[in-house]
Parts: sequence; C-alpha cells; structure tokens
Amino acid sequence: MIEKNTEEKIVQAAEKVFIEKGLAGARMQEIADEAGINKALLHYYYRSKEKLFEVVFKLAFKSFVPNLVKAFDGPEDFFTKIERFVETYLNLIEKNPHIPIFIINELSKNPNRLVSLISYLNIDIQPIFDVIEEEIEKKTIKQIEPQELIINILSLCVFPIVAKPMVQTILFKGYESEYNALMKKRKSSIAQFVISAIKN
Amino acid sequence: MIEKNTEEKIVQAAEKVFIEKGLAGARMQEIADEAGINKALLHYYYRSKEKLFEVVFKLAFKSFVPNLVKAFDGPEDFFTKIERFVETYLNLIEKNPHIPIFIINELSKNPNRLVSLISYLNIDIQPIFDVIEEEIEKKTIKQIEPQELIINILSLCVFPIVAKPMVQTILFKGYESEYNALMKKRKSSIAQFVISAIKN
DNA sequence: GTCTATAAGGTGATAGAC
DNA sequence: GTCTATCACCTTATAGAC
Repeated sequence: MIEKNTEEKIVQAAEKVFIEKGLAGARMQEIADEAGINKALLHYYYRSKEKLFEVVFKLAFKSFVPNLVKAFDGPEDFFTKIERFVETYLNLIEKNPHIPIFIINELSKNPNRLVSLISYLNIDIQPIFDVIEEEIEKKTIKQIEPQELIINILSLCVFPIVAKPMVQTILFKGYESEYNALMKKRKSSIAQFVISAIKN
Repeated sequence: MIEKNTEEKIVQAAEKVFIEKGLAGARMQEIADEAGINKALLHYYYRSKEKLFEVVFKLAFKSFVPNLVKAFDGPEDFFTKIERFVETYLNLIEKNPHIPIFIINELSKNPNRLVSLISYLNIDIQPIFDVIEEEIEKKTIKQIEPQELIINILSLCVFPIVAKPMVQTILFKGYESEYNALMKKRKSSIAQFVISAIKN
C-alpha cells in the first residue's frame, strides 16, 4: 500500500462521506476521522465545507458524464455501439453504484452546480445526434428525436440502480440475489430492448 | 380558503420543506415558519424531527407507489393498458415532480424505511406479473421477465424527471421549453417505444 | 393549545502553539 | 503542515407561563 499524501487522503475521505451522506448530511468531523486527521487540517487545505464539496462533486461528475459521450465513438455498426455502450456504462455504474444518485440528488437541490461544470468540461453531444440522425436517414431505425433515444437508453441503465431499494423490495420480495441476477442480464437485454424498439 | 387546523398546517409545511430540502437539509425552524407557528408546537404534535419526517415520507410514498399497481387494472387490451399507465403516471409526476427524487434519495440513505411501509400498505404486484405472463403465453409479446418489463416502463417515466437538470442542460442547451416539449410528447411516445420493443 | 425562553449538544471555522 | 483549544453560531428539544 502506497502512502498517500494528506491532500489525497482528504479528497478520498470526502468522496466517501459526501457521496454516502450528501452535502447536507455530511460532517466535517466524519471526513476528518475517515482521513485520519483533524478538522483544522481540512480547512487548511480546502477553505470550507462547500469548497471541499465542489471538488468532490466535480470529480464524481467527471467520472460519469463525459465517458458517456466517448462510448458512442468508434467505427462499429450502430446497434453494436448501443450494445457496447450499455455494457460499458453498466459496468461503470456497478463499480460506483452510489454516484448516479449522488449527482442527481445534489443537482436537484442546486442545479447551478452544472453551469460551471459544463463550460469547464465542454461536453459536446452533437456527434451523437449526428450518428442517430444518419441512421434515421438510412432507414435502419425508425423516426425518433435523438434526444429522446439518448434519454431512453440512459433511463434504462440508470434508473434501476438509483431505485434499487424499491425495485429489490417490491419486485423481488427483498432478495438481493434475484435483483443482481436481473441486473447482470440487463447488460445485454437493455440493448436488445432498445434495438427492438427502434429497428426498422 | 378554508381555515386548516394546526396539525394539517404542520404536515403541509413539513411536506414542502422536507421534499425540497431532504431530511438532513430541512430545519424545524423553517417548517414552523412555513406553517406560521413556532417550533415548540411542532414538538407538541410530533415528538421529534424524525417522527414528523416519517409522517411526510409515508404520505409521499403512498401517493406514488400504490397507484402504480391500480393503473394496471381494468379490462382494456394490454397495449392500451401500457398507454394509459404511462399517461396517468406522467400526469401524476408532472403535478408532483419533486416527490420521486425525494423518495429515491431518502430510501438510498435509509432503505429500512421501506420495511415498515410495505407491510403497512401491503402492495401486491402479482396481478401485474400474471397479466404480463398471460400476454407472453398468448404470443402477443416477446419473452421477457415481468419484473424487467415493469422496470423498463418505470425507468422511461421517472428517470427524465429526476434527472431534469442534467437532461435540460446537456441535451437541450438549458432550454426548458424544449425539455417541456419533449416531456409532453413522451406521454404517448414512451408507450409506443415499449410496445415496439415487445410486440411480436 | 400556544407561546417565550432556554437548555444541551452539535457544527463549521479560526487562532495560535509546535 | 499538523495539532489542540476555542469561538460563535445553529439546531433539536424541553420547561414553564398563559
């Protein structure tokens, strides 16, 4: 195990606590404990709770959203792209299952956080729109708004994860193993569902 | 305007503040102000913040989840049921757009809240499973796990609402009018998408 | 039932020694 | 850079008058 410097330890501890508890529920004391230091040092490196939160939020956002655009790059056939995207994205979410709800919730409480991030990351989804519209013109898929197709794919990937407690309890009588089994199947079945829906 | 009694005023104020700020972010003082009373009275009627929150959470949950089951009742043709369900549910969400993220987020922070609710509301989704399996047997729709079909429909309805800030900013360059236009279209297009995906 | 006042303990942030 | 001690304020909850 490599010895991390203090700044790294703080960010890592802050990620854990903020993502688990949210901005309002997190405590600077808990972050300090998690990092194995004291509160004063937190304020020495990051001036305030809000500033430290912004660092964590930006990291979480960066790890999820821009990859989305990249996954639609590549030379494959359109349907293969969808298959690959779903699998890649579900694997990413599987490794960090609490990040989507963290981002969604903090943005719903303060949508302004996006403004600075968007210009900073300069996400450009026009290429994805172009690819979809091209397929529509080629008549390989049915008429659909590019935005709507993207929303549909994302919905099917993200919602079952963020709503896991409800899905598992209500649809699977609380059995996590059955929930997990379906989530594993979905790595391929989501793409099949989408392709069936749009194929001409 | 009918004069409400104190208990009603408190619950209504608590709903507003808790749903907007979440359990951790809400303040008893703000709820008291919103209700036009003082903090002491809050504790007189509901012993603690947690107890008051439980009342609000139960109300929010009750207003959303059980209706879901009822919407799949009725004599119509299966595809019409899906159409009617999506439209009904989207109208419900449109009127209370912050409740889904509230429920999802508070459950992700404390999944135990579900346990008491489930037995209390005794939600039985078996009838929906039966309807779906019947359609599969009749070969009107493709083979699919009933749970997965339900998840897919719910995902398409709920996700775009809870992720509104992101969807609006990234997919619609921030224009709320374009976001709203698509959401309006989705009252029918979600069902069409699902039906295309499963139809035999 | 409703209020004012206050207790009791947290919470973010800083001062100052080392 | 890192620590202890402490400030100033906030927050839930209760006591007690009316």
